[in-house]
Formats: sequence, C-alpha cells, structure tokens
Amino acid sequence: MPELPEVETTRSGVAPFAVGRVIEQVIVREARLRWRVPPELPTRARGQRIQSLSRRAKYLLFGLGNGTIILHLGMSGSLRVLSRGSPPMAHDHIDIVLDDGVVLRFNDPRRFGSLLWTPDDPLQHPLLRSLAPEPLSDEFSDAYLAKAAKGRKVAIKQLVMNSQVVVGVGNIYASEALFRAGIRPKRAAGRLKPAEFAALVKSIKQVLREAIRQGGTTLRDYVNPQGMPGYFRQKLFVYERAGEPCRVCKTPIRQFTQGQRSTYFCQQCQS
DNA sequence: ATGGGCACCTGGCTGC
DNA sequence: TGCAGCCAGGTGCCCA
Repeated sequence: MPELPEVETTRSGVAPFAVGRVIEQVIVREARLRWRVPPELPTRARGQRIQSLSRRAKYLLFGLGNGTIILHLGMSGSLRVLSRGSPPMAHDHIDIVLDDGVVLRFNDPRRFGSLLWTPDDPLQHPLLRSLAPEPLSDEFSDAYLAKAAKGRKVAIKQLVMNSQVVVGVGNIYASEALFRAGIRPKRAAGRLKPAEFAALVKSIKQVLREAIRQGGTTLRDYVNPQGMPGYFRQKLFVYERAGEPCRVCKTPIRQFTQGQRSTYFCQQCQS
C-alpha cells in the first residue's frame, strides 16, 4: 500500500476533479472490504456536493454537506480518475460518479481498504479519534518523539510505525528514515540519544516530503489517480535492496524481520 | 500500559 | 504445467 506520500499524491491528484462537484451516485460492486461498506452510504452521498478532500494519517476525507466519506486504501488500494463508461476491471469495487461524468474508481485486490460514512466530525470517528500527530506537522518534533520513546523497550522502527506515536510512517519510509538518520532499526526506542531523536525526526520529514514530490513509491500495485506509478523507488537507499551494495559505502544491505515486517539496513552506515 | 502475534485477502513469484 | 509455500506500501484486536 500506499503510505502517507502515496495517499497524499492520491489526494492532490483527485482533488481538482472532485472538489466542487456533485456526487451523482455511488456504485458499490463489492461491499466486503476491511469493514463492510455501510449500506446507507450511497443514499447519503447522492446529490451532495464535495466541499473538501483532505487527509488525516492515511485516511482520505471527502467532506460533503451532510457528513464525510472516509476512504482508506489499505495495502493494495488505489483511487483513479476515469470517465463514465470505462468498463470496470477486476477488483474495481467502488465508483463515485460525479455530475460531470468523471468517475472516481476504487480498486483494491486485497480488500484491506475501507470506505466508511460518518455524519459527524470525522476526526472524532473511532478509527481517527486517537491518532497521533501528523509527521509533517510542527507538533512532531525532537522533544515530542523523545518523550514518546521515554522508557519504551520496543525497537525504534516499530515505535515510529505506531500510529499512537506518529501517523503515516509505514514499512518503506521507516527503514529509509532510519538509514538517513544512521540509526539501526533494532535499537530500543528509549535508548536513543537526543541528537538521534533530532536526526530521526528530520529524516522522517525529509523522506516523506521527497517521496510526495516524486509522486510516491511504486513497488507493485500503486498507481496515482492518472494511472501512473510513483518515481521514488529509484531514490530508495535500503528498502527491497537486500544483498545490493549500500549507495553510500557499498556494504551489502541486510534484511531481517521485525514484527512480521521486513526491515532493511546498512550495518556500516547505521549504528 | 506495553509488547507480541494473528487476522483480514488476493496475486505474483519461486522452487520442487 | 501444476501446485505448495512464501511474500507484499496496513492496522485493529486479543492475549500475556
């Protein structure tokens, strides 16, 4: 899936087509996503003008007059901008048909994504209520991360992937940020020095910003709303590069498993 | 509170 | 060619 840069690329690519348009209908071909698509969603959304398209963590929020559509892309989801009449392909689960004939089509082979509806403040929705700060906000600072890590024994990589600590840092960018900061992924979070928290926070912000600028990272399925891949893959230092030479020191990149996820690092550059 | 493991699901690749 | 096994951008939930 989509990590934060891919979700942000989706938001900025869809927004010009969506904001200000009226939803003509929502077509649900497959309601069995991570959570069942609420049966009332198409009825609620029909005839509503899309007032805003925002993002919180990896959730996309379509602000309507009477509530909010909450969309999560899961591991393998994508949202594409198409035109009315383009035939649905495999795993094209949802269409949001707009009044000018544009179709926003949600495709998700693994169905880990979700499409939800809330009439209330979406930020108070159970899934969003207790999320940590955005990584690109000022709130996510050295001091903040140091405090969140204090006394914690979990590996630093797992800490930065914890959405109660900071949102939007997934498996690719966690490894990449730790490489850039020169910190080994296995280090106990509470044992990092102040300068290391500072370096890590800086690296997280930097890698996410650069990836957004490149349209995200495409490994397998991810495509932007225009159906194009993201170009950050060629900028990756460690992710999916096990055995290949470190771009900085030529030492072979190592891979191991942490919390059932693959981690990549350079033994020479990270300590 | 914290940490660890499982579950949800499909498809692509590898190796026998 | 077929098929079993393993892996994949996430994250909520249950248990110790």
